[in-house]
Amino acid sequence: MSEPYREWILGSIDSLRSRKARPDLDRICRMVKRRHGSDWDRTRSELENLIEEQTVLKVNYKGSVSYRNAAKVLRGRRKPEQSKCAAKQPSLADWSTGDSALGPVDEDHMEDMEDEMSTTAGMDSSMDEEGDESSLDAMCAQSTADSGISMSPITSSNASQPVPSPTSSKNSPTHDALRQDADSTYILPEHIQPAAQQDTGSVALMQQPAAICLSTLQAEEESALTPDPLLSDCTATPDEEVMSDGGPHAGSDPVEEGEMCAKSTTEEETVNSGGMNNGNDVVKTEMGQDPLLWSVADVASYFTSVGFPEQALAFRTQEIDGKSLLLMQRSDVLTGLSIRLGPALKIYENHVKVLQRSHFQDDSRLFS
DNA sequence: CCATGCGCACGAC
DNA sequence: GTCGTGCGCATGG
Repeated sequence: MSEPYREWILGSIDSLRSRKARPDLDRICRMVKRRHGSDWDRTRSELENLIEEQTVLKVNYKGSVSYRNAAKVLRGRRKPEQSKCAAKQPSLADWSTGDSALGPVDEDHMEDMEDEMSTTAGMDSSMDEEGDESSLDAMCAQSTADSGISMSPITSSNASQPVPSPTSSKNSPTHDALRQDADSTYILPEHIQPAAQQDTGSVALMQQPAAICLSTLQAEEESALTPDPLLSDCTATPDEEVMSDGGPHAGSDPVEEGEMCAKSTTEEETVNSGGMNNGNDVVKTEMGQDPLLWSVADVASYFTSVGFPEQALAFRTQEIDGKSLLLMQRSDVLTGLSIRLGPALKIYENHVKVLQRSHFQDDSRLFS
């Protein structure tokens, strides 16, 4: 998605919230349109993208669909009134297809899923409100899922669980594969939902979580790189745990996975410190090695050195080392570190993304 | 007409 | 009691 839209939409949501108006699709789109002249449909699709990448949470609040700025919804407090509905929900098994993926998930995730359920369940009422918007409405069932789960993914996965072991998923970017991998990372609802529901066409459309997630997130990366590959199941690699940790889209790309596999191992033995190629590499180079080899302290000092001492602390707190850094998604940076949106955006766009890009470019060069 | 401001009620914690 | 949310009404452009 394009940057401006992210800002516009988040800004609109914040604005609506500040004036005590429900940030629903209609209001958000109208505000974006009025303020920036953006096309309504475009706004809507961008919003969907944001939901996909969990920058925006779609929730069902008091019977109607509402949106939240994920960065401003702290896990600590409460989740937009779902608990009550969630309680009535059948069981996760229903929509999760009883998939084992749920097993290893920590409680936070479970909660999130319940939330999602509730939201989904609330579809009925939400339908009325946005009746005409079949697409989004339908999407509710699916993206809603995002709503609850998106909070502090990093935090929860890093802090509360050592990450099981990655599975063998590398065959194809299928939902199944993803679901399996979900075990080893924090679970993204999108990875699970697919199997669960398939209603309308529009829903089906949104049902491609894997693809969407990937495309959405990766698209931003300008497609050049292969961030996800890190999540591969290079089971033989000692890095495996770390590698899979924090990777929401584990195993989404078989090919790249392979590359990554090779790469991580290779790099381990042949410390590749050359081939850096851009501004940030000054520091990077100073550190004398590929980010992949950075320790938590290295990562922290990197961000300190580039002017984000405060945020560096957050990286340290979350125990983000080089591998984790290379695995970070935009949403991880924006919401997983509990740092302010402004610096978070800069950190992601100007550093994380760049490091990932250069890293993977080096990598591909290595294998070309 | 539309955007905005905000009192107030409600539910979660 | 605090806090987040948003309905419904008032106000202003």
